[in-house]
Amino acid sequence: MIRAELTRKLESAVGALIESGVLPPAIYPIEITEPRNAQHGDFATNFALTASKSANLPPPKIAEQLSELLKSDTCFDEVTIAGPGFINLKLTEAYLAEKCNEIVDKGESFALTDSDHGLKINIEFVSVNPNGSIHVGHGRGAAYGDTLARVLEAAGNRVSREFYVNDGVNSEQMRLFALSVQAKYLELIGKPYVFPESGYRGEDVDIVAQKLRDIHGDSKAGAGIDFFQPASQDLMIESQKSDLARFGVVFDTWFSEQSLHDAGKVEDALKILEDKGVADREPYCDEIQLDPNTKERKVVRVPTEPGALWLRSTRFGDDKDRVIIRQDGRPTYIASDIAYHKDKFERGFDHLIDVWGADHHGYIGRTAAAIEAMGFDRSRFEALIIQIVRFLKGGEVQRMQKRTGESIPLRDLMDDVGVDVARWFYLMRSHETHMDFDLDLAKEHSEQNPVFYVQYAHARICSLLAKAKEQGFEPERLSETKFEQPERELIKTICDLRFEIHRAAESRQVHRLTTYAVELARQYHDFYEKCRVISPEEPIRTRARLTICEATRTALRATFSLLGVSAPERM
RNA sequence: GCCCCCGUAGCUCAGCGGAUAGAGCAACUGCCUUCUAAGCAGUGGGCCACAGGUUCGAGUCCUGUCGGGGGCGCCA
Repeated sequence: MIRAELTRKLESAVGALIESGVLPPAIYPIEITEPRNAQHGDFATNFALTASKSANLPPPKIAEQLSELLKSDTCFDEVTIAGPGFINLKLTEAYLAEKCNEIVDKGESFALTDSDHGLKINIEFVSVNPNGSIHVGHGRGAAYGDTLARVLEAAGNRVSREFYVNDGVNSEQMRLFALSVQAKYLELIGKPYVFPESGYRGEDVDIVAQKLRDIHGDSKAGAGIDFFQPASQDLMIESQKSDLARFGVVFDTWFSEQSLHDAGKVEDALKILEDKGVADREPYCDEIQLDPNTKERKVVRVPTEPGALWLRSTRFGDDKDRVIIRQDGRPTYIASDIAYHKDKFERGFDHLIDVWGADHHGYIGRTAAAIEAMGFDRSRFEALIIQIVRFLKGGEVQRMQKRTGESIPLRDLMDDVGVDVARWFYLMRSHETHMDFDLDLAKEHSEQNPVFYVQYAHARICSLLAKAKEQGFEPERLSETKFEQPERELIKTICDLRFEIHRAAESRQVHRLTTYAVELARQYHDFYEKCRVISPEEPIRTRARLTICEATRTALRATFSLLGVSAPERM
C-alpha cells in the first residue's frame, strides 16, 4: 500500500517534470526499492539512473529536480540524493501511523485486492490417477497449486480449482488396478484368485479390497471388471478427496475424463481439427531435427505405418507430430486432453493454468500446439512445472512407485509432522528448484521448522494482547508518536504484504510469502525485545505499541491463510 | 543426442539489474525476580561453479564450458 502510493507520487512528479520541460516526453519506468541500509531511508528510487539515458541528462541533475518536487509532499520527512543518483525517501511518523491505523481498521482484508477487474482463472493441479493414494511426491503440487490459487484470488482474480480425474474406461492402468483389487477381494473372501502379472502391490489395493468386502460381503465373488473398475476407482477418489481436504486443499471441480468421451466432446474436438486441416491420416510424421553442422532446425518427414490419426503439431512449434488416434482405433491421452482444454475455455475462463510434475515438461509443447491448432490463443494457456522432491529415509532416496507400493502416503507425513509443517516445507522453496526432504530429520527437527518461528510470533502477540486487556489496555488509533527503528521497520514490512502478494501472484512464486512471513516474524521478535509494550506508567505509548502488535497479528493471519497454515494463539 | 531445472556459508536454501550478499540448521559466547527463552544479541564461516558478453552498475540478464538432478512411447 505504501509502495503503490509512492509510485503514484513519483509518477505525478515525473509528469510535472515533463510538463515543465525538464524531461523530454517519454515512457519512464518507475521503481520503488528499499535500501539495504536503513540509514539511507525507508524507500529509494533509482529513477534518475534509469531515466538518464532516454532523457539525455546526467543522473544527479534529474535527481536534483525530482527531489525538489518530492520535498513539497508532506508524507516525506527527508528526501536526499545519494551515490550515483539514488533518491532516498524517509517517511514521516504521521504517515506511517496512518498506514498502521488503516490496517487495524480494515483487518485481514487490507491485503486483498477487489476482484472486479481480475481474470477468471482455472487452475488444475494434483490430478493424480485414481489408482493410488496421494503420496508425498504429490504433496508439493497440491500445496503449491492451492496456495497459488489463494494468492491469485487475493490479488484480485476469480479462481476455480480443478482436479482432472483420469477415469477413462480404456485406461490400461485403471484396468490393471481393478484386476489387482479383484484378486485381493477374492483372497479376502476365501475364493480362488489369480493375481495379475505385474499387478499393483501395496496398501491401497488392500484397503480398497477390504472396503469392498465391508460393503458387499462376498456378494461380488462372481462380479467382473465392469464392477471392480468403477467401484475401486470411486473409493480411491474418495480417499484422495479426504486426504487432500485434511491437507487444506479443496477443489471446486472434480472433472471426469470419461465424461468427455460420453458427451462426444472428444469426437467433436477431433472433427474440428480434421476440418481445419491440422489433423489427418496421411502415413507420415514430421519431426524437427537439428543439423549437427549448421545448427539449423529443419523439418524432416518420416514415413509411418498407415491408419493412425496425426495431429500436425510440428506446425505449431512442437518437436514432432503426435498420434491422436492409434492404428487400432483407440484414442491416446492427447485426444481427451485436447477436448478437455477446449471444454475449459468454453466454460468461460480467461486463463488456464495447469500445474504439472517435472516429468510432464515435455508435454507443454504439444499441449500448447494443440490449443493453438484448436484456434485458441496459446498465451491464455500456462503450464507450470513443479520440480521433483526427493525424499530421504535413512540416508536413502525413497522411490515413489505406485505399482510396487513403495510410495509414502501424504497422510503419513501429516501424521508425522502435521499439516502446518508439511505445507510450509513444500511452500518455502521456489517450485522450480529441486528439493531434498530428509524424513528422519523432519521428524526430529520438526519443532525447529521455520513455521514454528513464525507461528510463535503470532502466539506471543495473542498472549500479550490478552495480558494487556487484563490490565485495562486496548489498542487504539495511533496519533503523534515517536517511532523507534524496530517499530518503523515493522510497520513498513506489514504494509508490504499487499505488494508481496501481487509479486507472488504475477511471478507464480508463492514461496515469497514464506520468506515474507519469516521476515515479518523476525522483525516482530526484534521489536518485542527492544520495545517493551506494556508499561502502566506510559499508557499512551502502551496503547500505541498494542496497535502495532494488532497490525502485525493481522498481517500474520492474512499470510497464514494464504499459506494454509494455522494461526495458533498459544504455543 | 535433444529438452527442463539447479550450482550462493559446513548442511538446506532465500535473494526485484542497484549501495557493505542473507536466513534457518550445525558450532561457539552471552541474556529469563518485568509482556511466552519455540525468543534475542554476538562470534566464526563466501573467488555467489568457471569463462566471456550486455550495462553507468551483474549473484541476478545473454552465450559457452564444467558439475549435479530429472525427462524424452501409437503408456496416462
